[in-house]
Amino acid sequence: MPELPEVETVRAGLADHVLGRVVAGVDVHNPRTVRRLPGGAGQLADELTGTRLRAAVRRGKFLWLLLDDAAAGSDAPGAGSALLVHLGMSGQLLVRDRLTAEAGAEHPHLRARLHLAPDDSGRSLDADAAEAPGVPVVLDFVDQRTFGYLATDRLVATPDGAPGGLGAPDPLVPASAAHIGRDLLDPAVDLGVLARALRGRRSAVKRALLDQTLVSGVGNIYADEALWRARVHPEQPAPTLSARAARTVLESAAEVMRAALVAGGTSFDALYVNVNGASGYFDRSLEVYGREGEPCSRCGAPVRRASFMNRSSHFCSRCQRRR
DNA sequence: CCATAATCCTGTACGC
DNA sequence: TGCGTACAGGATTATG
Repeated sequence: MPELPEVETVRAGLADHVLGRVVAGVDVHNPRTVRRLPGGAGQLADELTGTRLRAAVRRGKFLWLLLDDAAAGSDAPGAGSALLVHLGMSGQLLVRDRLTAEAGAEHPHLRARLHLAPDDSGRSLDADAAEAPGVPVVLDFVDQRTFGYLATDRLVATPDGAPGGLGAPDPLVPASAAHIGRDLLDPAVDLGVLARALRGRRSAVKRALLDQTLVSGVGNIYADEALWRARVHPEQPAPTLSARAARTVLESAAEVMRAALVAGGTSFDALYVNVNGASGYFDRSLEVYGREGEPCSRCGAPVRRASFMNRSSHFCSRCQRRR
């Protein structure tokens, strides 16, 4: 399931393979993919065609490509616009050169395809790119469970007081993602501020960790892993955490996500594939998630699974005592 | 402000 | 073999 490390892997892949290219056409195979746009597929095509992809940006699990829409003659004033992508549960972005893509069969869960013209912007050649900058490519959005989406969106300044955003200039974000907090790998994030905010929540610590408006990027898998590392029970009330424990939880989440990023992202059931089509393999390093009944690697007690928030929580009942 | 539940979706796993 | 059911889960919305 794409959480922050997986989305970051996709972002980096896009940065290598599609920046500088101009959208030459858009095919939407499933209208659900563009459900966030009132004008649907037509609106997406209208607002993307002719724009150049300028940068690949991520916050938490939200990913967007900045659009240079001068060429499209857009009459929309303001700070600019972006193509916002959320991968949901099973989204993938796959880049292939056009001839290869059109020679083979389409992926059964192909939801949308962007046709990207050659990069004529004169940027330096990426030696790792499977395709040359001068070759047309397609960017395929594949999504089995269709929780993901594509949407064009205008950029806005993050509102004052955005969680975790203290002390740094407010970045521009897509309007529909303006409520999403900074993530733990954001250089501007302030762990002290976040730890205080975490303890200020009157909910269970895991619920607070999963709240994307407080801190973004942590999903069910890394929440369980972070709490195991910090030796904190998922259902411990956040206000009962010591300041030190709250900070440890956040640092643990950052650590486990950095480790996953190095490994290329966690992968399950081959549902997640990075931008080049290579699966991540961090799932072999998970300590508790999906390991019900197995011995805790730290103390040997069996890993337990409990229902929480209509999800599963995995934790060691000996290492992670509820206080 | 906070919690809970429902909603969207499809493939897999499992019991019978 | 097949059929029904449970499960997986992110974000949003509704309701208490």
